[in-house]
Amino acid sequence: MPRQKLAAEPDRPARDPKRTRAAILDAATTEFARYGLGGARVDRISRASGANKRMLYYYFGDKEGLFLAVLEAAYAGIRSAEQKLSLLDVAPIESVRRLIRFTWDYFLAHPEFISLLNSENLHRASHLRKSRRARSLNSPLIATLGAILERGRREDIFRKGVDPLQLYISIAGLCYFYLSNIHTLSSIFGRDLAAQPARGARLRHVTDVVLGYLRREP
Amino acid sequence: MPRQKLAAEPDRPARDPKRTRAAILDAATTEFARYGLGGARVDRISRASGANKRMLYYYFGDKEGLFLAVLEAAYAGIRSAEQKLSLLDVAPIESVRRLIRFTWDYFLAHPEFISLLNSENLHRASHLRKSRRARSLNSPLIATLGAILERGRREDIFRKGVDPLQLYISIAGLCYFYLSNIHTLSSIFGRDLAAQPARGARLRHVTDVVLGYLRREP
Amino acid sequence: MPRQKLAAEPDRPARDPKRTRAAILDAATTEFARYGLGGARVDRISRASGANKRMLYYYFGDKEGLFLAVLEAAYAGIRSAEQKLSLLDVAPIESVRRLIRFTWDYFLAHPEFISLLNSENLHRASHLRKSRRARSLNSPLIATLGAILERGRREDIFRKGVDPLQLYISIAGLCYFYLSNIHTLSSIFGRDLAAQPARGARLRHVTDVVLGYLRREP
Amino acid sequence: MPRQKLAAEPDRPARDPKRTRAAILDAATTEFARYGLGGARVDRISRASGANKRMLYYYFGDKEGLFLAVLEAAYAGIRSAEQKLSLLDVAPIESVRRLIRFTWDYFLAHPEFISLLNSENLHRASHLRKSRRARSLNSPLIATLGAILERGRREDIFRKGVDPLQLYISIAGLCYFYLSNIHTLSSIFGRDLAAQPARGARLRHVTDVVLGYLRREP
DNA sequence: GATGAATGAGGGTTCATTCAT
DNA sequence: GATGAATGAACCCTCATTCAT
Repeated sequence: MPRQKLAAEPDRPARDPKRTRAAILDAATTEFARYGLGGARVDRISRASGANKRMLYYYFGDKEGLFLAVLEAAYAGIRSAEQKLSLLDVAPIESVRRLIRFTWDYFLAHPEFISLLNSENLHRASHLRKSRRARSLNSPLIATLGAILERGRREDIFRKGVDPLQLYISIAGLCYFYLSNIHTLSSIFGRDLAAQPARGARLRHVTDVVLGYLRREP
Repeated sequence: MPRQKLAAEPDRPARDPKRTRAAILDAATTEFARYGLGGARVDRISRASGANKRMLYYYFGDKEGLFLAVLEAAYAGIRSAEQKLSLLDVAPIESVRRLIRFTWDYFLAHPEFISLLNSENLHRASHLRKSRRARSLNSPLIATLGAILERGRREDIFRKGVDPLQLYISIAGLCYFYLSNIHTLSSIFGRDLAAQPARGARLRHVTDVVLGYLRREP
Repeated sequence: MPRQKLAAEPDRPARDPKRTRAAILDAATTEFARYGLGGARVDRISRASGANKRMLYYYFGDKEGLFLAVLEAAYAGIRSAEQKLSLLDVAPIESVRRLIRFTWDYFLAHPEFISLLNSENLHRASHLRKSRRARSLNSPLIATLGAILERGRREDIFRKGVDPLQLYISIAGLCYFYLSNIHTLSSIFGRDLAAQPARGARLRHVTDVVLGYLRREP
Repeated sequence: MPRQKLAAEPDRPARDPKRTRAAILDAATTEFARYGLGGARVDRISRASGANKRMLYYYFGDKEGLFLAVLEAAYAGIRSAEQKLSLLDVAPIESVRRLIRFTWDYFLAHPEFISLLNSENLHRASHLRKSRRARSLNSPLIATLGAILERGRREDIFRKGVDPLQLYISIAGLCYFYLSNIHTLSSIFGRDLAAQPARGARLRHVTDVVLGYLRREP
C-alpha cells in the first residue's frame, strides 16, 4: 500500500528545516512568555517543539539567541498586524478610536507579546540592542498618528501641540498596564479585571481618556 | 573562661535577628528586582546580605517565601509613602496634579517596585494570592480619588461618571509603562527616554492627558 | 568478630573538609594523568573520590582550577622528595650519580607527573602561569647542582663552563623522554622498553652519558 | 536550463578526492596537535578543512581513525626528511653533529610532531599498535648511527660499547624534552627558553653533551 | 563524492536546599 | 541563631556520529 497523502505531512516530516525552525520558535515563544528568560527551560522548548534539543542550538546559537529571535518575531507580528489598519481612510476621531481598539485587541489576543517585552526590559533590552533588525522594528504608526493629529488639528477638532510618540506611548500604556498587571491588580483590588464586563469598561475608559484629552480647548 | 575579644566584630553584631532579617530582605529586593524570580540566585542574596544562607531559610521558609516577603514590603513602602500625601487639602485640579507627580516620582525612584510587580504578574500573582496581608495592600487612594472627583464634579470642573479605580489605573499606567518599558522603547525608537529632558516631557504629557480628559464637556 | 580499629575512619567521614578535599585531589590526579585535561571526566573524578560532584566546584572552582591544584600538588611532591636528597654530603661524581638515579626513579614511580606536565605543556602552561604559587615551584636543585659542578671543577674532575640549568634539563630529558614516550618507542622499535632489563640499561646509559660529558677534557 | 556560472567557485573544485583528503588531514594535524585527541573537535577540523563533516568519516572512519592517519603522516614526514641526510659522507664527529642539528631543527620546525607523539603516548600508543604501517615507521637512522659509531670506534675517536638505539633516544630526548616542556620550564624557571639566544645555547649544549660522552676514554 | 539537517548521550556547571555542628 | 560542608537534580550546552537527499 502506498504511503498516504503525499502532500499532507505526518506530525513531523523528517527533513523540513523551515518547519523545524518555526516549531522551535513557536514553542520558545510560549515558554519564554510563560516563564521569562531565566525561568524558561530549553528542554521544555525542545520537547514542545518536537525538535531535538541540538537543533535549537543549530538554528539559534544559544538560549539568548533564541530569545532574541522570539522577540524579533513578536515585533514582526504586531508590525504586520498594524499594516492592515487603514487609519487614514476615516475621520480623525474614528481613526484614533480604531488605533485604540487595535492596540487593546492586540494586547488582549497576544499576552505573550506583553510578557516578552517585560522580560526584555528586565534585561535592559540587552538582546534587542544586539539585534541588527532592531531598527526595522520601529512602528510606522508614529508617523501615521502624526498625520492624524495634524488633520484633526486642521479641522479644529483636536488640540494642538500633541507629540505623536507621547500619545502612542500613552495609548499603549493605558492598555498595556491594565493587561500586564491584571493579576496583581485583580488580587489587590479584589475584582476580576479579566472578566468580560471589566474588559469592556476598560476599553471604553481608555477611549474616553484619549479622546477627552485630544478635544480642543473650549 | 570568657570568650576573648568581647567588643570585636563591630560591623555586624553576631546576633541581631531584626538586623539579619532586614539585611536579607534588602538584598533580596535588589536581587529579585534585577534578575526576576527565576533569575535570582539565593547565593547572591546570602552573600550580599552578609547573612548565612541557612538564615534565609530560617526566616523566610524558601525562595518563594522570601519573594512574597519582598513583595509585601514593596507594597508597604508605596502605601506608606501615599499616606504622607495630603490630597484633600487642596483644590481638585491641584490634587490630581499632586497624585500624578507622586506616582511618577515614586516609580522613578523605585524601579525595583516596577520590576517586582512585573515578576509577580509573570507568575500570575500566585504569591500575592497566598498572602494573608494581601487585603491590607489595597490602596486607600482609590477612595481619596473618588472624593476628589466628586468634589471636582460638584464644582463643575470635572466631567461626570469617572470611575476612580479606572482613573487610578490610568494614571499608574501612563507613568508605569513608560518607565517599565523604557529600555525597549528607547531601543526601538532610537531615543534616550531615560534622559532628563525626556522624563520631564513625559510627566507634563501625562498631566495634560489626565487633566485634559477630566475637563467637563463644553 | 569486632570491627577493627575503632579509631579508623569509616570509608568517608560525614564531615571532614580536609579529607574530602584530599580525596578529590587524589582522584583528579589519577584522572588527569590518565586522560589528559580534555579527556578527563568530572563525573569520574567525583565518583572515584566518593565526594559529591558539587564539592569539586566548591573547593576548586572549576575543572581547570582543579587541574591547577593537581599540578601544584604534583610539583610540591617532587620538590618535597628532592629535599630529602643530601647531594652535598658526597663527592661530585657520586653526587651526580645520585641525582640521576633520583630523577629516574622519581619519574618511574610517578608516571602521573610526566603525564600532567605533558598536559600542561599542551596548554602552553596556561594554568601554571595563573598560579600564584608558581614561583615557589622552582627547583632548589639548580643551585645545588651549580655547587656540585663548581666543586667538581675545583677538584679537576669535571669540565668547566657547564650551565647547571642546562645540565638539569638534560638529565631530566634523558630520563623523561624515554619514559614519557615509552609506548610509541616500544611500538616503533618493536622492543619492550618498559621491561626491567631495558630500564636498567637505560639508567646506566644515562649515567654514562652525563658523566662521560662531564669528564674534564684530556 | 543550464546551471549558471559553470566556471565559478575556483577555490576548491567540487570533486577532488585527493585534495579533500589532504585538506582534512592537514586540518586534523593542526587540531590534534593543538588540543590533543580528547580536546580536538571534529567540527573544527571539518570547518578548517573546508570539507563536509561527513567526508571526514567517509575517508577515515571515525575520529580515532583520523588521528591514526595523522600520526602515520607525521612519522612519514620525519622519515622522509631523514632520508635527505647524508650522514655517511662525512667524518664521524661531523656526522653526529649533523644528526643532532637535524633532530633539533626538525622538532623546532614541527612542534605538531612533538604534540602528536605526546598525545599518542597518553593513549599508550593504542592507535599505533593497530596500524599496519607501524613497522615501516621504524627509523633507518638507527642502523646508520650504528655504522657511524662503529667507524668512530675504528678510528679511535669514539668510546666503545655504545648502543645506537640508546644514543638515538638520548639525542632525541635532549632535544625533545626542552621543546616539549618549554612552557612549563619557562614558567617555572622564569626564563624565556623559546627566545633565540636560549635556543642556540641549548643546541650547543646538546652537541657538547653527546660529543663529550662519545669521546674515547683517556 | 558530497551536503545540510538531525540525533541522543553525556559534557561541565549551577541550582535551591539541608545536614551536622 | 548561626555556620561551612554537603547534596542530587537539573541546568544549558556540545559531543561524535548518522540520516536523507
